[in-house]
Amino acid sequence: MATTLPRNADVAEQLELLADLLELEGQDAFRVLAYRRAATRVRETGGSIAQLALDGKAKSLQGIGKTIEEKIVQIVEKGEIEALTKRKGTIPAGVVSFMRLPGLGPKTARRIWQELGISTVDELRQAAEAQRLRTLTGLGAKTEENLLKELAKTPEPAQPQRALLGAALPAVLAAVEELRAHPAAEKVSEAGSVRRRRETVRDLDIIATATDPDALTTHFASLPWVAEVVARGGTKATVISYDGLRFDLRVVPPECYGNLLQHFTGSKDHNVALREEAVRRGLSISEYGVTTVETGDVFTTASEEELYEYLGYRFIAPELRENAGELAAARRGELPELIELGHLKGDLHAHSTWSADGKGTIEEMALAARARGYGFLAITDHSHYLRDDRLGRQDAEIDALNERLAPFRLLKGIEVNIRADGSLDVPDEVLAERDWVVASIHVRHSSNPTERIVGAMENAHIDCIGHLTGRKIGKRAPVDLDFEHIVEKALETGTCLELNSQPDRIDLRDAHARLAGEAGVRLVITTDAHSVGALAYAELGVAQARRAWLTKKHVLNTRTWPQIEKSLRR
DNA sequence: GCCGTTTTCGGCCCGACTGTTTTCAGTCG
Repeated sequence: MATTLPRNADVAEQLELLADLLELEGQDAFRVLAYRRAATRVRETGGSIAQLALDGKAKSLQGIGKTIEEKIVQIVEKGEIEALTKRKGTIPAGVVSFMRLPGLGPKTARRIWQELGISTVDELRQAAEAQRLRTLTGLGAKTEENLLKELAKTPEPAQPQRALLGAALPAVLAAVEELRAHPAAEKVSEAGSVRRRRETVRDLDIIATATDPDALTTHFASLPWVAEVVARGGTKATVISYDGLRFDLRVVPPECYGNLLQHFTGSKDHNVALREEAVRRGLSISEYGVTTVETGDVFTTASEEELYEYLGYRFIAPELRENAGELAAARRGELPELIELGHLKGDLHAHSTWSADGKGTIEEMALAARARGYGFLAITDHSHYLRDDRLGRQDAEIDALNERLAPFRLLKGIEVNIRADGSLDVPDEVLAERDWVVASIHVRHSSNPTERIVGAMENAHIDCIGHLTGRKIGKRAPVDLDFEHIVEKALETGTCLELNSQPDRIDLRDAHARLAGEAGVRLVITTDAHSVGALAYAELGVAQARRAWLTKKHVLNTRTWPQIEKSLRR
């Protein structure tokens, strides 16, 4: 049974730990790197890596070869990689945690352990206090001081919470606009993970060129929403906003703006892979330019498009820059034409005041949807609030609105609950009358989720499965699903999978949405809006869809309602 | 350990910063 297989995250964790231990042993750095790369690849794979390894197909993934595939099989069969079990016996767990302290790497951690016999964090603190670390060559008073400072921090080094894209994106786009409005500014763009539209981000990077860099950083540091200026120089400023977001502005020379924007957009893995390919062709890439090694000629450009072109690639949208096959596709000219916000013709999951937590009336929601240029909006209030005669009364309200708002169309939808036993909380004869039915799990999330979802798909009245994994980013982990099985059933039954755009859900995750799209599952991008403002979350869902390589044709609600209706199973 | 439009062997991104050094190793992003 697939449910007994280890999760990708668990496999990745073992590979990562093995890399740590090999590094502490002083093994070849490239071998260590290979394990780390494999761990990243596993983490970002949508399907079950354990199943792939059992089938002998994990090798087809970039960065995973015969040896690591065998080690993944070991995890399935024995619960742990043998080499890992062996090393856990010889290297104390405390030494691994040394390595995680800022400024302490594997080399130093190993020497402290081997040469001073220190193997716990407590012993490390005592040794630093007793000034024993400085007896090692290469370590001095400063190292001891920094280390003690690190160790004095709160016992649980509460790592800076990553912000949701839903909070960060509007903030950074507003900041970019404010900077562009300044007379000293020339080009301004967001960069980093927020430009790649990752679901969560840490720092918000902005890259700019300016006629007067100092004037621009000064302006930036004095914007009204800035709570704290962490640092400000002639070409760089770091500030923290009142809502706790950290912004980095870098003003760069205009002639290599393209090189720098590309560099600071990342991802790191994308850039490393880009540079490795370049090395094979006698080029050396840095943030300052592309050097032809033989001649020493340096290519700089103000345009990121020109940079990719110079290197022999089609322009790669920032959302794709994760070293997940985009470089090969760009070289062959086979990148997908990614979906855009403007392609959406309507929203298929929205709530109204008929749900207790809905903030907008049906009319308000309809008008807001129409104002966005949509042709339709499905009102999918929770089944729980539509008992007795309420569904009929809601339908009458929708009928009246449809007469007034035509050709705009409100759909009579519903969001039914998939109960813990897998049954639906609305009878089939009621579902049969609805225009659009979303089925979602809201209770007992982790109790047989795959079986419950697959069961719901088998009901021909269900059009779509809502927020599949039930995750709340940073609060509730996604449920453990057999995603391949769900994809299979979605294809067989024609059920859609929702890409829910709520900022803390963004559910499906990118790797899963990509897998589903490649398999041919019909996807819908919905907002699950509980207020008129929330309809704008569609931008987040589209961003995630782009990260999943999805095009207009993968997403059902890029079509008009009559086109969609014709394609539904009934 | 992985990988291949110059390689199945011999490579494996690049630069900034820090602390310790008198020219560099380790760490970080």
